Amino acid sequence: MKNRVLIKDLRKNIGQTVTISGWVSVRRNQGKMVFFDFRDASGTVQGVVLPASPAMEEAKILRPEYVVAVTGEVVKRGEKNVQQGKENGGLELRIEKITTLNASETPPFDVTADTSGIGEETRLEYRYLDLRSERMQKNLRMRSDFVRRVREFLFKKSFTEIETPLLTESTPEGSRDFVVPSRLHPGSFYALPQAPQQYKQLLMVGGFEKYFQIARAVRDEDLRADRGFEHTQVDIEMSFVDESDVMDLVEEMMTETCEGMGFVLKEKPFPRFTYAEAVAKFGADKFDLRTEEDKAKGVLAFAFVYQFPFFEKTDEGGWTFTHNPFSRTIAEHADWLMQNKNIGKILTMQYDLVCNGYEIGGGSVREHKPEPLKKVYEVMGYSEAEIEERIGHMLKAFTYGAPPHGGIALGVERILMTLTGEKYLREVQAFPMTRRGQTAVMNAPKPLTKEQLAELGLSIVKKDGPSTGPATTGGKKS
RNA sequence: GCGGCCUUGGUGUAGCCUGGUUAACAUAAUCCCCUGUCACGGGAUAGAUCGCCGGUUCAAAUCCGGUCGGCCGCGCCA
Repeated sequence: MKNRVLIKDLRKNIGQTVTISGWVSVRRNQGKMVFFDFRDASGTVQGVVLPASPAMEEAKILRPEYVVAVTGEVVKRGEKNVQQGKENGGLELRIEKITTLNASETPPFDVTADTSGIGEETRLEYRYLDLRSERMQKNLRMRSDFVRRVREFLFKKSFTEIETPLLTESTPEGSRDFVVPSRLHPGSFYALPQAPQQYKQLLMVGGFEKYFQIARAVRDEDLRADRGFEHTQVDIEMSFVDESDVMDLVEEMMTETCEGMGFVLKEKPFPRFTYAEAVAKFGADKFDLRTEEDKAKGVLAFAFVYQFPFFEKTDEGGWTFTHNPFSRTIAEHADWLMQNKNIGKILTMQYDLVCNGYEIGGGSVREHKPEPLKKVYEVMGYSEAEIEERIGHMLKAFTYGAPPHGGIALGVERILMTLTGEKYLREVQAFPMTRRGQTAVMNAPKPLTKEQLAELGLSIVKKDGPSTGPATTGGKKS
């Protein structure tokens, strides 16, 4: 479309005959003349088909959401017809020619109105239509803008963006894995990453010093308003840093990014509370520092919480880690770990970033020496053989000159929820899934064919007994 | 795994508690009228056996039981 003019640029073309391309938002049939609102990704404009226009015949066919190329003269509106405060309210397109590029069925809901009142089942079935709505366009464009600014900031700070594998090893002590069967190794499975944690640490061993990735993370745990199977994180790791180095960087990044997007921050530098202080002061490790007035103004209130307890009791009376087994103890408590004493009191160099009541990120300075890391697993009751099986590769890597390192992961959806004011994670994802894990538009998950199962060496075992074929039930809307 | 709420034309709701008429309203849709509309307006038409199964009753959208689906929370989420 070489000659196409974007709707937002039309005011530069007054007096000229131009062609726009986009969708019909509204048709207002006025008898002898017809008005339209046209929409492209850049904006909206009114077009008018006058009685003598050769486009009249085509104009009568057009309906909402038809896709059209429209040629006409951009004219200033008469004073009486100017619409104050409306985009392109001072001009209109005097239509000479309409080419219908594609028709549209009557949409199940009005995409030019606010779709938040439409049932979510319908919105997700027709997500491609919901995405045309102003709110979804705004949310996803803001998301893109945020990620772009983060990337630019990190590149400016000499970070290297590196992708880590999607098909990787299961980590039984974390959350439940999504698992992928291996065709070449029947009976064996890859797991999708819950986080790039181990790979990014290995990148530090690999000498990159400053890594980041806009990384997808996948966890098979029940969904919530602010939690889905998949989410995206800004994943960062740095060598030769301590806690404050990472917090300083994140603070600078979030300040520059959010202020660049026009947001106002409540407090700079971000207040920092130890976990003990936060619990004493707020009764929780995440909290909302905004006043009602701040909330009304859309102010962002960031804070850090640091020095979390390393371990907590399990139901069985043993110990497990509170946040991350790869974290390092604070210097004063290193001996306690090695001597296996005061376990419940050991603090770790773990920090969370909190904003407007959400925990939007967490990280730590990692243990970069094999002995203390191994000790963490011993405290948690793992045998020598189990430790070797689970993290033997990390212990081995750390024997080859692993630098001290630390990092953080920030939840992109959580951040966008605070930026947009949306209450649901799904509103800042293009194609979210339902609470029970049914994908938008498409019908995943679905049974595999017998042939697919056979190739993978799989058979379906139901709770009441084995079965040879794929399940025949399941799958929504079909 | 547990608890709560919800399901009525394409869409969003009312009606349900207190069983009984032609299931109402808005909007979208179709057709007609309209030369300045911009949430255009006016008129006409069409569209739901009330998620599904069963029970109670002379009679069920309405009461009862079950179930599918959706949402919210708890558990879970290093």
